[in-house]
Amino acid sequence: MGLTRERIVDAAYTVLDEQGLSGLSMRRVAQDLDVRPGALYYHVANKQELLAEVATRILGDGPTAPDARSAAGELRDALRRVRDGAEVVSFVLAFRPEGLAPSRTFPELFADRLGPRQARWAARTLVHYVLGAVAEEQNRAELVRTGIVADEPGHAVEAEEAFRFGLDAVLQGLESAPALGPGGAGRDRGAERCGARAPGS
Amino acid sequence: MGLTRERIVDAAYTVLDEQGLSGLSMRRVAQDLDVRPGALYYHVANKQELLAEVATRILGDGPTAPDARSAAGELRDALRRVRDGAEVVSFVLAFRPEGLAPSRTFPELFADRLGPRQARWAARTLVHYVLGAVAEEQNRAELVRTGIVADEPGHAVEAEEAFRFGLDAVLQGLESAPALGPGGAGRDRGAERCGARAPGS
DNA sequence: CCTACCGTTTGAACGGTGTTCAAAACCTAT
DNA sequence: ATAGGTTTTGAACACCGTTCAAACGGTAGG
Repeated sequence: MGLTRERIVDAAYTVLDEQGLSGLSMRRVAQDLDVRPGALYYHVANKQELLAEVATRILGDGPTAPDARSAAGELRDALRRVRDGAEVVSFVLAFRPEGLAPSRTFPELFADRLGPRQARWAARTLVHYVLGAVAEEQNRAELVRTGIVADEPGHAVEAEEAFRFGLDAVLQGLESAPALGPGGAGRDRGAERCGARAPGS
Repeated sequence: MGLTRERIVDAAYTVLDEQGLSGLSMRRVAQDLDVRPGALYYHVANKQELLAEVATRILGDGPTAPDARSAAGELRDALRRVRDGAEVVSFVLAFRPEGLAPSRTFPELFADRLGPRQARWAARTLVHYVLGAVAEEQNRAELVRTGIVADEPGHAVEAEEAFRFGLDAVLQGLESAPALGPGGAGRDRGAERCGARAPGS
């Protein structure tokens, strides 16, 4: 019945999943709600705010896993659950940094081994990787949907392998690279601390 | 005098640098060339194609350095040279994969140590990191320009440090993680090969 | 019951976007 | 001078996000 901010976010999420980010317009959301576009602006300041709400819905409460690998997996799953999920989250992360779940929870995953600054950097590196990888995957899916590019079979498993490969590399690097020192001045060193891993895992 | 595809790309590049990606419209480009918008479409199929041309101009001939670290640095410099450079390249990379310089040249940087598939994966991981890092930096600059966020002094050096930190991690990981094996099944191993570095550097 | 009020929605517009296309203009070579 | 091909224009189409006075709807007070 009554229009609600939550109902609007619901509709936006549905439109996103059905039409993709390029098809997600205020007018389309309003149409899905049987309402004129102007009505949305009583409950939502602008499209950016609506997108931010959609992004937080995509991300949920953030990863519950205690280790970085599982957290990255959870993030990837969350992004893949909805069409163009990675692009939406990237977009929101761009103009609302520190406002989304990963920016808050991911640094904690490194807090036991790194200082707060480096933990933040490590988190951003990992989040950037996951976002980039999923965005690439979903962009490809979008091209396939449009028919611009053919759907090669076996591409899904290749994407899976590629993600694992890059994730392994990033995680491995995040375990050893910080040994380069607080300033990060030592350019070619760091291998000597290579055997030292986090207590957990 | 005569309108040329190259002159259009020039104008687009200039508009991009002066107005940012959000200010880069076909109408604005046409206006800068003292021409009506329709004229552009005789030389350029659509905006996407024009953006692709701008992206290749941003990237130049691709990195000339033989090692991954320098190549990543060159890529970063190229992206930072123009406003919103990372976002433009990311956008073009999304709907035209394999069409841009880094997709072709970066895998070669890993060809001596990895097979072709893994070299491609490693290249994508590295490119994703650089794109993500520069995009974040430039997005922040855009927010500062708009006045949405304050320009904290010392943020530039922090960005520099953060980039180095993540780059070190990714490169370090790309050197050791492949040792996990072709399938990438070994989850917690790889440290034993840690001392092995690339011949160069 | 009527009225005043307030939260909500409409209708219509504003200024912008990418893109198309017949017609006009221009240039060149015959 | 004329024909022909190449460019450019002008005008439109179908969208977009956003604003805002006016209308609507329900609810509390007199």
